Amino acid sequence: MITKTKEVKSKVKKTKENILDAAAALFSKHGYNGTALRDIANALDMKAGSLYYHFDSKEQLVLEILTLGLENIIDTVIRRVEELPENSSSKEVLVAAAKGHLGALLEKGDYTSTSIRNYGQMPPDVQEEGRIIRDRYESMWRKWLVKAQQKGDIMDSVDLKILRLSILGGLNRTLAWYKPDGDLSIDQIAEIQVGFVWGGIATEQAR
Amino acid sequence: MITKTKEVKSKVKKTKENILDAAAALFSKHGYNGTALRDIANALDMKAGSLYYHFDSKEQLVLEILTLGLENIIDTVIRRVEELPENSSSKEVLVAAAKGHLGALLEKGDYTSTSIRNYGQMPPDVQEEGRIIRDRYESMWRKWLVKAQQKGDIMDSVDLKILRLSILGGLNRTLAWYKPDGDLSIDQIAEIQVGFVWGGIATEQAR
DNA sequence: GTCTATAAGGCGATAGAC
DNA sequence: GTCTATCGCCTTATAGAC
Repeated sequence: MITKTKEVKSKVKKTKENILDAAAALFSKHGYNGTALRDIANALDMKAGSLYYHFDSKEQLVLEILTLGLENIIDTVIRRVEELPENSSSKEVLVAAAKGHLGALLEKGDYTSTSIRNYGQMPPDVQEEGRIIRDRYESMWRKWLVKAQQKGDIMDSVDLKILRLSILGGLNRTLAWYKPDGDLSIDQIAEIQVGFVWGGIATEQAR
Repeated sequence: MITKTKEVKSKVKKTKENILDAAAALFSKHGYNGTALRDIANALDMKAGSLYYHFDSKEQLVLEILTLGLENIIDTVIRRVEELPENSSSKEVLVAAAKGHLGALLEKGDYTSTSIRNYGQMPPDVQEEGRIIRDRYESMWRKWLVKAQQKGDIMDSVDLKILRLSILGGLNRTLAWYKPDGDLSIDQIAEIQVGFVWGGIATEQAR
């Protein structure tokens, strides 16, 4: 029956999801090489060999996590920017993008921090795939920044490449200190950080 | 004789330095768990067992790298700030600190990026030592920022904790893209990045 | 789908020759 | 100081029972 088939299918899918979640949590904490398949299986009260019913190899497992993490950032950022009214200001676009970036980063934290932090220790093929997706993502930011500068909203003297890398570096660093129970929301933190570079931090007397 | 002793001593010391250099380069590239003692020895045309004449364990080796990397940042930053004239502006202090930070980061890149990137995968004891040194370092920045705000040079509305983490996040990100043969010097990159947050990037019309 | 058992190889570390 | 040789453990991955 269709119902039975669906039930079985969704159960397998759920197990696979659980494996991905547990693996992402461990990879992000102890690194790719620092996490054994035994550890992942253990976290789910399974045995290491059982994982091979769901994944062909450790490499394929981490590739899936990396892809999910990065694609999730891209999707979230695009959605947040598209939700804006047509005639939004340059600053509003950047703030929306930053909110999307930080939101995806912190809410799917295990996936994204695995993608961001443990880059160099992953197998070469996985690194290559990550590089491709990340390039696609960074070109979105490049586009927004160029547009803002062309509209005359960002000073001509500003080096957009350094700006982009600096902003994303600051946002990514949030992963290292953000606590969900703090008194600032994710959106607020994103807005504050973009605000720093947009308007500056110095008083009139000090500029 | 004294001369002989000195010669022998300095040769051992040199070998130890070479091991540290090779290990730092490999750790920073492939991570702590992704680098085998065989790999390190191989890079120096030695055998793995020989390393144990110079180090008690892999853990002690990485601890030494971590300590050297972080202490080097602290020393460089302090020196750059102390070289400033007495009555330097708040911005000049932050720029000098950023130049020191970035200079140490990029010139001793293998040591510092080992310290910064591969944190989570290191043995717990090594992590603890790193945390202590890093806290000491971050409190230096905290001090400079508080002083600048008290002098009225940084707006009262600015959250100094987020500012500090954001600035250092942006600077650290430089490790991922800086090429020594680019057209910007390390000092220039530091100055540009501090300039972003100090004065802002937006034109008058867009603020 | 998950288990047990095990293969095949890599790892950190040690002992003793030179 | 560096070598060779080796120990014991851990790793990924596979085979076959259930």
